[in-house]
Amino acid sequence: MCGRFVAVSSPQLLAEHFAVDEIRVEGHAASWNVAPRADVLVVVADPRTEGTPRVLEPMRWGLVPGWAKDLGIGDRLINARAETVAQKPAYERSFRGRRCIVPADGFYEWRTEREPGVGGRTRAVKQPVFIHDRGGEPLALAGLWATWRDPEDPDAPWIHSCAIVTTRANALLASLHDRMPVVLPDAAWDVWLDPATDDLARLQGLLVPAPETQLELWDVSTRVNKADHDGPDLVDRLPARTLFGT
DNA sequence: CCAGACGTTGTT
DNA sequence: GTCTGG
DNA sequence: CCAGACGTTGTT
DNA sequence: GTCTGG
Repeated sequence: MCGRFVAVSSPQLLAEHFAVDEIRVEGHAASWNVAPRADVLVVVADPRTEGTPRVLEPMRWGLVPGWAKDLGIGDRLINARAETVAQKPAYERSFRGRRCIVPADGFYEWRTEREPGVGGRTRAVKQPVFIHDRGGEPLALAGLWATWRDPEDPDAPWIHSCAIVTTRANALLASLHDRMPVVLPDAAWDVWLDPATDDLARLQGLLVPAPETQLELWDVSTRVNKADHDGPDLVDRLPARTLFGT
């Protein structure tokens, strides 16, 4: 479900919003159509640096665990279920020690509609819906991250990758789908990011549906459906459709 | 997530 | 149907 | 013990 | 690495 989102806010704005100490990225492009395997900006508390500063850095979307033989597994590890994240071998280590926030200016869900097609048949239409903060603030999506290095190549660089955590949908989204990404409230950021937090039950308690009042949604163009389309127009509100409209 | 492909050989 | 690419 | 997977979603 | 299935 949660396989496409919007990342438009500049590193500077994100650094301010998330109280980031250090920006470790330059020249990162905004995207209104972030798909799996893209590089996304992530907020993480770096335990290897004195004082575990909050850092903004790019990571590949699709988690590649340290034991993976190649990058391919990341294609399937884009969403971690909150209910089972502590148990799953692919996520367990990251959940215990490598949690992050994936900033998003919104995300997409799809409504499958039936339209009259040729010869009296019906045709499935994937209608994208843009979901975002009512006040236009970036959302703090709960994320997990991992480091991986090609075991075949001793000179290979370390690759940082991430996944987002999903939970059951709130009432606003329930008619679209039964899952949604976890959106962390400000008060939860510290505990979630701190690598030293070892109260797993407390962490899991943070992984609940966002309040309906925080979010707003509207239909957008099906141009979103092609992952290589991009631009501000992808989040424009679609005119309400009439019974006989197109 | 959706859209689009879904294959192998030998040759440059 | 299932996998890959974006 | 070894081998093999390691994930989620939606849709009919 | 770690878990599950056989």
